[in-house]
Amino acid sequence: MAASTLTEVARLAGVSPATASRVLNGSARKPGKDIADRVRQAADSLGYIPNAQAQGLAKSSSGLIGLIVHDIADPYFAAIARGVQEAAREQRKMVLLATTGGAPAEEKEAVAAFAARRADSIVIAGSRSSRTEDQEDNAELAAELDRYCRNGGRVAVVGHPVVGASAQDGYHVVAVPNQELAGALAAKLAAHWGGDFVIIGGPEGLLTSDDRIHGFQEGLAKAGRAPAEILRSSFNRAGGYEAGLKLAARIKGGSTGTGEPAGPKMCIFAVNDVMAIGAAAALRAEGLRIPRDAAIAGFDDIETLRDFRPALSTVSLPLEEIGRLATRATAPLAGDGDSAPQPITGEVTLRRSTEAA
Amino acid sequence: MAASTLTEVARLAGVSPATASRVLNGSARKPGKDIADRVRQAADSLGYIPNAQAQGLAKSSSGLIGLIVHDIADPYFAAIARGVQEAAREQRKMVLLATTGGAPAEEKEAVAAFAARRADSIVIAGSRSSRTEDQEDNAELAAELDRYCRNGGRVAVVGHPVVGASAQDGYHVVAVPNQELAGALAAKLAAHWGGDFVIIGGPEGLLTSDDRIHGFQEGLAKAGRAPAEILRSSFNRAGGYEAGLKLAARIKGGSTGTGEPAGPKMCIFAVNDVMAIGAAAALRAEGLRIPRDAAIAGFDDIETLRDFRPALSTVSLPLEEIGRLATRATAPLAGDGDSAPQPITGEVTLRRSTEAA
DNA sequence: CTGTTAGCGCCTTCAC
DNA sequence: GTGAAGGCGCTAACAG
Repeated sequence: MAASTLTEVARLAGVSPATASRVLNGSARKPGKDIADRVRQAADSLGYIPNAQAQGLAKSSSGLIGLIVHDIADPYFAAIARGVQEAAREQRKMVLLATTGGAPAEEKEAVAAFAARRADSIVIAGSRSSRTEDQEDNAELAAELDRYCRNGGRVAVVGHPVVGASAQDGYHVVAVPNQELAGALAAKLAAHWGGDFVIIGGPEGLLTSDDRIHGFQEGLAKAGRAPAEILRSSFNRAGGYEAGLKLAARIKGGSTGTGEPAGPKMCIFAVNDVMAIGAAAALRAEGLRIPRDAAIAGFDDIETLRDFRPALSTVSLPLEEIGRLATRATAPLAGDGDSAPQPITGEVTLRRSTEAA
Repeated sequence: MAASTLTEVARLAGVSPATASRVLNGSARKPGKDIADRVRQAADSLGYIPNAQAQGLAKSSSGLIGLIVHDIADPYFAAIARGVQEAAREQRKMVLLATTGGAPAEEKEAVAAFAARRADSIVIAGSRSSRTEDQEDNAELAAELDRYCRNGGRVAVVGHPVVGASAQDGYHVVAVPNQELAGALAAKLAAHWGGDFVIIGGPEGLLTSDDRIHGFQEGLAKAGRAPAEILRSSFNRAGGYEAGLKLAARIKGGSTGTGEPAGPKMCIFAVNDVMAIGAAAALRAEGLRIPRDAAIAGFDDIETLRDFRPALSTVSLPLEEIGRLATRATAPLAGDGDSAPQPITGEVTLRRSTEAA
């Protein structure tokens, strides 16, 4: 038993499909009150649900917003997703989710899939990559996006523009001041800490990571400090843990684990909170304590991690708001014209994890 | 400039739309190798992307899986969502996301929206409510689901069946042994702790919460212990915090904050990890320490919270797997017939937060 | 204000 | 193996 159709409703109400359509779905023309009631009643009694696919086909617009993230279980993306979801609801649209693990090739697939579904707009939340190995895929992604935009699609990218994308119409970038904020973090940390800094970064070429690293180094330089050493690992907790293990060994120096660490004390900057937590876990596992044996700071101010102790120094980012703004930027009404890019602001938040011992 | 259509591709390749369709999308009939290549090339050069809406209309199936959660930023749901996403990818489907805040009325809307989009299946991940105030909405939700199933839709619910839903075909429940596991947790805790127990639960009528409470009390009873007092608050961190504050006051008793708490020491069971973390934060804010001044346990074993210290005793649930299984249960191939319900198993995981002082 | 007529883009029997 | 025709359910122009 298939779902009932508009035609059936119309027949039952004794009117034409067109009229039924007019009353059931908003139209400029308003059918007579009496007939409208009859139609509504018929629809109701049949449990009529309009076929969005057919509507979309006819109107060539689907009421769908495509969201691309690396991993929906990562709290960073989950927070953004919440914002997107909210904004989507405001627009009475639904969100289609795609997770790509950050691979440009997958992202391209996702864009194509969204295009196939005639999504009204696409929000890309993952960090961009500029690695040479991704060059080709990036180009394809850019091409796919351009085509999507040319066909009237609207896209918003969080963070960096897609490398090589050239579309002008309907292409928005929600800029996140990663570099400035990382610089500000470095400045504040440098004011309280006189020793060495070490950066735990993501793979080279991950733009978000690179920006934060670069900004941090800049901040250090401005404070008259030597550049920090950079450890690279994967952009997640495991990566942070791995790097943390290396640093722990160094901090412990020749010490056998009892008594004071023999190596240098340091201030660690992990380019995101999740990595910072991983690093902290590694240090702890190695018997080191924070901030006594090492200070550590992250980036993002992930909500779920705020109860972590010692409280993590970090840079607060309005993740949910970012998701909302990105989504709104793709709304046909607002965010049109080349209005100024959305002014995302963050805030350096120093907490216990970097308190001078 | 609209996206190019199958007809255009066919024309460019000098074949009929039917043929083009056959080569571009799998069909029983295989067109000649030469003509196939020509079509593919034409499609390629036009950047052809099939219109999923039209395909869906014609085939009356959309390749969409609807996912309903309370809040995608809640790590519990985020983890399930990841599993759903994975399984969806296996099925070459995309997931449509709806967040409802747990309100049955919103859930009903979401189901209707999914039905409108002709989603092939729906996964409902939120906890069910049996509160009288929700009765009416629940009934409507059940009706909507029934209709959806009757029209060939498949649904899987995590945890409890939707109250009042009667559909048989295509209606699956992924049962989570909340009660048993809570009982097992109580048993283990009772073995190590001789004092009082207190439960921080969600609002009465939230089935998941109620089950866990009930199971815990049962476990206590079997261990020959008195039933625990139950504090009710909202099913999230804030609720846990609020309850934690109350308990903190009690634990501190008349003490002025210096020296040992004057009140009773207790073992707190929060019905989920997020609430447990909230409660722990409250205790800490009140100057209490865990497990010295109070033991605390949660439920779910949320990944992001595993680095929390003192490590939280909890019940591990294979959240991602749950999402996967629920999704697979709705696949047309497997999970059909009244195969035995999926055997979700959890595990009591005692950690530092409940170590006897 | 209402009904009629065309499609939206694709798939799927059918003939050839 | 290939093409032609009809229809999926709905909306948007037109007539009336």
